[in-house]
Amino acid sequence: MSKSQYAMSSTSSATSPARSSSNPPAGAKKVRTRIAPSPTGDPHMGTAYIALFNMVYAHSQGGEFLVRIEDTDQARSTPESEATILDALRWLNIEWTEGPDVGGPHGPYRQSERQDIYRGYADQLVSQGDAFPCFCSNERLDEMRATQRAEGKTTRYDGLCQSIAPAEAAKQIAAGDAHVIRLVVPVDGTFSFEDALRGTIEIPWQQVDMQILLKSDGMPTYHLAVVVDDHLMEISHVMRGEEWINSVPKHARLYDALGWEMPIHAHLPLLRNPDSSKLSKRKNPTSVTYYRDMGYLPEAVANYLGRMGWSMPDEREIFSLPEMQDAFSLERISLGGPVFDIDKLNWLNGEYLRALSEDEFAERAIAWFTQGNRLRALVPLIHQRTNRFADIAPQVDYLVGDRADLTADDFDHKRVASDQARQILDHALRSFDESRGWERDGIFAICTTLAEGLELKLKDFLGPLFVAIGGKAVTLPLFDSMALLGADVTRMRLRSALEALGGVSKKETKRFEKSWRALIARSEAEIVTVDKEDSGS
RNA sequence: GUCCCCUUCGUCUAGAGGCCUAGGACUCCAGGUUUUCAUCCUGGCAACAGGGGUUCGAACCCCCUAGGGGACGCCA
Repeated sequence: MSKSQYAMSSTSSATSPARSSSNPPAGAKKVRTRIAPSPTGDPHMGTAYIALFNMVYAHSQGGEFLVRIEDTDQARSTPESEATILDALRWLNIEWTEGPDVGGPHGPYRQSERQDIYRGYADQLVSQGDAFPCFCSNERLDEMRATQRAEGKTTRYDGLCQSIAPAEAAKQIAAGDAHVIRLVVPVDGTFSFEDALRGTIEIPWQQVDMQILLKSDGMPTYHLAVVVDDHLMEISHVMRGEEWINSVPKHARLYDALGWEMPIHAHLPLLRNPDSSKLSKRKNPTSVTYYRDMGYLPEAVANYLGRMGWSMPDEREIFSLPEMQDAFSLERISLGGPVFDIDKLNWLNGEYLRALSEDEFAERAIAWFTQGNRLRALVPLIHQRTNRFADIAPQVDYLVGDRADLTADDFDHKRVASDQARQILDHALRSFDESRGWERDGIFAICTTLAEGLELKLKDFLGPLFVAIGGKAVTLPLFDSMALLGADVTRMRLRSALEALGGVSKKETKRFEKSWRALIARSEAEIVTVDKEDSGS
């Protein structure tokens, strides 16, 4: 297979007018876009951002926008996460006409419910010779990648199982050997496609891995599922984060092998942290629910997101979603990754708040105070501690709104020195970053583990955390407080407390990371020993 | 390390060869209105990453370098 063959076949499928403006040519396919979140955590701002642009673009073209749930990761996907993500999108006034909750003619809209469909196409690909079963163990793959990396090469499957005769492979599969299905990719030449925002992009096939299409649990990977679903759901434009650019060759290969036309692709820039890395919960509140809980208005957040990488033709800063839709065009998208700037969002939100009438303001403020029954949830914490209702507000101030700003002095008087306080905050932050759930008991377990590991009394360990969370040495119970505040607010307060204590130097970061890792490893080892003892008795 | 993407004030951006002495917004600073604060008003600081081309002319086109980001998973 020659270079030109591939370049041509894949380019020709994506030749539609790049950066074309408002009116689609007569008789053109209906514009259909989608957001395809993976329900593995909190609703991420990046998801909302991409969703917004997909919806706005589709609507600006008189097209349709839909939601599909990419829950092929059995271990991490949860229904709760799916529900909060859909809630968050709705909160932002992002609307879809097809999706897992509203149904539609192209369903089901949950990939876990479409398993048979993928299986069929995987079989087809294998029988066509475009894919093959692979029996390699993780150990072998790890070793292979380590070697490749050491040699300075891109890691890539070496094709070992490709040479197994189909009959032999069938025998192994019949015998129940664990296997995956891998995609065959060209060994040389260059792939090229037209990105609607970036023009021609070329990627050498050498760089493209023989991607797994079907996992050993029978679920498809993203790559198979996305191509199959986008085709079956008649998606005309794939607008997604630029992190996907390197996957386009695989997807194009699949479209080609299945005889399908590839949708137009537009890779949007990624939202960034202030240090310009990709927006992450480690460094920033990334959950849409955080912004809801902090009292941002959905229209302000949507407006702000619309200003990320896009501008109104008249440079207006403040605009509604319908106004954005009317003025929208792809060519006004700028490609530099925009930094998510909370200061500017705060200003914008203030503009929206000030523009409200007093009645509207009152109504929305009350709705915010009482949202999700949060005041009721505080009652168990304050009930026994309250003599007069007037005592309530001072007790819960840090739970209902921001806590006081901190200085290093606020951490004095504690039994732990400032260095140790920093270590406590740092280690707590690291453990919270890794933890999946966010309930009182889980938080408690994390803290006891860390306190033991640092050989501190729990009470002393918790001292700096009380200050970091509540802004004072005495607050309502800490674990309940953190649970109520949510993971993003908790992390944010810990980070800001660390700043108040002078920040953590590069050197110290390294030291902390080392000590935290050692501590976690030790505690895990203990758990294993305990388990053994238990089972022995 | 390999490949890909990106590059205008600290941040979000305008700018598609002469309209640029580079405009707006946020932040910050100064002044004014206001009993404080906030709002509001006025003003100020502040950028075309560097180097080569192309052109009568380059922030805009091309090349190189640098910097930033991303990808390299049986995660998406």
